Amino acid sequence: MSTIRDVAKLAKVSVATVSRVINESGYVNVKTKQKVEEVIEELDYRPNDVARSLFKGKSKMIALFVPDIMNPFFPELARAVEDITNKHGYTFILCNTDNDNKKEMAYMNALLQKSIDGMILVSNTMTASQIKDTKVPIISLDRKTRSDLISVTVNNREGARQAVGYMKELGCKRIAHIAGPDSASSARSRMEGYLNEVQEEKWFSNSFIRAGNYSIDEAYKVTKTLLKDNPNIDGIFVANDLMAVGVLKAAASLKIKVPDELSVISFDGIKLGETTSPALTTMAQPIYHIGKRAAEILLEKIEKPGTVIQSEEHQVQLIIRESTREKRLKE
Amino acid sequence: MSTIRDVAKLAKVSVATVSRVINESGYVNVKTKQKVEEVIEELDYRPNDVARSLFKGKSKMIALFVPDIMNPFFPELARAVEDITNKHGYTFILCNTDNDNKKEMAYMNALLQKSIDGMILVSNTMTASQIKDTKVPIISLDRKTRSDLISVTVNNREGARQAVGYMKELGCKRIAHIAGPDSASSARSRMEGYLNEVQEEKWFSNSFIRAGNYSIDEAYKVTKTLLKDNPNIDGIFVANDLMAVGVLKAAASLKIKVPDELSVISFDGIKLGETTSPALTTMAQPIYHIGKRAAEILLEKIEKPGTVIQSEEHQVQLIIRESTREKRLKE
DNA sequence: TAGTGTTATGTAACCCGTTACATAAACGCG
DNA sequence: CGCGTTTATGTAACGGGTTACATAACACTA
Repeated sequence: MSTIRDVAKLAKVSVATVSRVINESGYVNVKTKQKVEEVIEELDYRPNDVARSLFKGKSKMIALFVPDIMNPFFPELARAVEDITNKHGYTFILCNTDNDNKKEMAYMNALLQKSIDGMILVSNTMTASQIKDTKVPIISLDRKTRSDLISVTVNNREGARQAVGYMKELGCKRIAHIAGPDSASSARSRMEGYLNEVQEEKWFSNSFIRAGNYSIDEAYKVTKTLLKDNPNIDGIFVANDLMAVGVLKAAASLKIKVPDELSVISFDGIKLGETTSPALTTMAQPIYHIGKRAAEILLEKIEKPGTVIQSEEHQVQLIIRESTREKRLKE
Repeated sequence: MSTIRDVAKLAKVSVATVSRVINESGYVNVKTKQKVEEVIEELDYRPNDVARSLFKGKSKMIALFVPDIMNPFFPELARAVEDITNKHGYTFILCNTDNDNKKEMAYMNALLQKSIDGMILVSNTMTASQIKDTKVPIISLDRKTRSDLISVTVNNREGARQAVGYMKELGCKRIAHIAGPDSASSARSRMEGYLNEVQEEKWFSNSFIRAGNYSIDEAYKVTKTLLKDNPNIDGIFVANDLMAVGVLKAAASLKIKVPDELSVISFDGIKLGETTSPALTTMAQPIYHIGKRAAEILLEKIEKPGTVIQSEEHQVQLIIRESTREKRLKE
């Protein structure tokens, strides 16, 4: 690999001049510039980014923290962030945290030592004190952490309320909820929205709520006991699509017909929900869009440190597919 | 951020001594070491990895190139590679190439400028000449590129043969094939395996083969015309699970019952195949395992440049679910 | 013509670790 | 006691860029 000094020598100029040519900064005579560019071509010279980073204290790298890229919600987010940051010349680092605060902190420290320029977190566990002395821009995505990070989220509470409201419109009389992990703000908000809609109903009972952890298997288990304990349930609002797959399986194993005997509505709008049978009715998030926005905001913070930036809350949208019963005009 | 010189000054030693303490190299007196460690603690000193990288010419970063992380085959691969490399102290970079050779080369050049230590490619398009002068270790994963890269793959031809063989055992008499993109070596091998099994059959016709591109939508389209043109087809071997979802949809839209009227078998063994209805019978790859092996081999090449390393071909395994008909002892 | 501004280029310090090499004290042994 | 070895520590070059500052030629203006 040739260096800037090799180029300078061959072009019979100083390294400063070569640097000016590369960066199109300062004054360089047209003929000199041409000569330097010829030599760069000849030597196939590429500036060493590490040396640049060292001097500038910036690396042109950003990181995305997700619990687990194997959870189908995250690839779309990751893709969005990678698309945007790549377009701006940044390198994209992916970190799987398993919701483990130790892992998160280990990644964070390692990345700071590499002069990372910014991070986007999908995290529950990060606390304010853990990031308060970090001067690197950080954005929270999908969830709100216990800190004052700028966040890009969706309107979980209202979305949940609408989902449950829709089931009520359909004529469901006993609507249960498979909740997400209490540690996730998104899960708590969705539960709130559910409670908003059902708490005042005479039929409502706390035993209609079961805790899941956003995974298929756990949802399968808790739904089975839920439905055994409460055979009269005719609707379930599931905190995410992935768990809804478990719910569908549980219903099938109990020979409960969806949607005829049981309506299922969930949240997220991942592709997977189109392929189940019945296909999932769901409150869809603009997943790619929020990932994109988080990346855009992060880059804004990195490149124009002054500008004031606000958190964003995006809208969700009901997608009616097959897991909810048809609306009956008359009962 | 404090530097090694700050530490040296406060501990009243030279930077070389501090460096020795950090790296546990060379001779350092026990008391000196203690003193230095105290100062490091006090200043919360963390060595700057960029400076290290510059001197060493290594970055402790590796990259994985995939066509698109949103394709459900790749997250598991990515997770495996990230798990292994992270455990060894490497930072994991993800690149979505969209099978675009231009994008691949752009990523590659950018990463080389960052002193990347190694790369794992899931690529069709990379040619030998494009990587021949790269001194950085590169492994090909899932596919074989047109080059002499070491690769970690599965036995696609034989797996396909077995899949088709299994359908014949089930009594299928006319087996079609939805193929993957001809540019992918995996797709070509699977087609070969299919041909091996069916070419000699009297019923075989070239019109039984339709080209897909490993995506749901395209598979849906071509399957529809396939089944309309050839109503007597009673089995389809689909080159990957994702396309099988499209096949299932096409069959459903034509009111063809799977598996009663049509058996469907595919390839990959992604989680998605468990959630469709009917669940997919498939030739499962050890996805996480091959990702893990690719990462392990890469690290071996990075850390012990001398050792000779061989390509690996792993075995696939038939997983019988619901999309293939029951075996009948007698017809 | 002195003074100011613009253009052009070079020198060397700087970013922050690592390590080759130099120096020197302490130790072991014949 | 003298010499080789082990232990301990420091100095300074190095990796490969960037940029503040110095210098100088030249144009233009008062």
